Amino acid sequence: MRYPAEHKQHTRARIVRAAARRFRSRGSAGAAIADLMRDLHLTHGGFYRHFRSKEDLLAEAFGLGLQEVGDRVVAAVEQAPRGGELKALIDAYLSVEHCENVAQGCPVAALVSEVARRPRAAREAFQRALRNHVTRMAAYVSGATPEERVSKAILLFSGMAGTLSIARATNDERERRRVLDEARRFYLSAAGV
Amino acid sequence: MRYPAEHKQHTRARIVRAAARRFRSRGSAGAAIADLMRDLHLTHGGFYRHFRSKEDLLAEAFGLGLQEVGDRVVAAVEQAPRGGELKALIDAYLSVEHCENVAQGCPVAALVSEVARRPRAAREAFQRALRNHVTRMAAYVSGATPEERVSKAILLFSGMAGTLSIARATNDERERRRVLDEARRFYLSAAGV
DNA sequence: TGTACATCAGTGAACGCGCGTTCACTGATGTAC
DNA sequence: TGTACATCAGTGAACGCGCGTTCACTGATGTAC
Repeated sequence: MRYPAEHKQHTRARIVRAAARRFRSRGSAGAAIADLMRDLHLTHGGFYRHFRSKEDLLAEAFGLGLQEVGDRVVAAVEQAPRGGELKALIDAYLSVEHCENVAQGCPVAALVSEVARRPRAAREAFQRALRNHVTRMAAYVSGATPEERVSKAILLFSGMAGTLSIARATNDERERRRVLDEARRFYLSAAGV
Repeated sequence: MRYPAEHKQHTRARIVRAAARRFRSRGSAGAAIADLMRDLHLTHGGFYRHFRSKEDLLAEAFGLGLQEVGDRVVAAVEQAPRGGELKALIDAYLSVEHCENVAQGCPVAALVSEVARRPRAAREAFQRALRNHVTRMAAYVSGATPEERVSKAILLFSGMAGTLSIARATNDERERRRVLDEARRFYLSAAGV
């Protein structure tokens, strides 16, 4: 059947959104196209009207996820009192909620180790997304020059992502909270300079 | 054919060693049992005389990999001048060689995001390995109590692992080296206190 | 205004492949007698 | 000392399943005349 003009774009966006969630919670190998489409009450065949391959979708979903995480962090930061921006950023990223909510959380923390193994083209897309995110975050980090702030933001961000991943792999809830707790202090003092 | 007494243990050890390398460089999904066994000039059927499942092997290979990384770091630290232990540890972990050598490098950096998605039993094995490693590393970290040193070691280690992962996902070599460079300074000043 | 045709998002069967796991079998050596 | 049997690491065919991708088809709506 023929669909109204913007229908296709709308479906495409729905696919990316669902994928962003599925990839984060199950990983690339664990997220099947057919399941994804079924979530949207569609069948798998139609997928290829929107994307050339699963790989392409992964790259795009990664970008969307990181964008959303950035939005959420920025929202938290905007609410912070003057001078407390960095603390708000760190607290938001290393919050228990973020740790528990993999599906809506940072795609870097959820997918880093996989990203490094993807084909070069895909890695380039990830890097664009990453660079964009880090540039946004750099606004809240101290440093003499913009480059210095971006550098620091990369370190802060990649470090926190690593710690968040470890926390997620930890079974014991108390231990998990303790790591997050201490990490918040650690990164605040490390990046606060 | 019947094999000499210690033959079985020896084969088993070879499998774990090969697996540790393969899992790190290709990820769990990318490392097939048959390929692994072929590397050792064996056939896939024999695998199940040694392990109950691929999952079991992954857990054990992860442990071995982390043990080896620990050994290498300790070796580097032992060569350091008195007072320079922490710097030596950080420099070794965030070295260009470690970054380039995924197959022999830190399994946490190579597999974190996958670990969090494995069944609980597997995660427990990972945590034992991790706890053991972190306890070893704690010896070189400052802190009033042993617990404080262990906590700091976790943060240092998970942060560096995250940064290493990000560096590995980075295509541009200069950018990659720059991140490692700055990370060495960042973590030294962050954990040196 | 009505009719024939084109379009194209979505359908669902089918293809092909990789892979974890199972299983009947092999055959050199150890053990029982 | 010689013989029959047991053992068990390793073999390789086969099973079963999941999944990415392809493809002929559908059918409501838009367009040309």
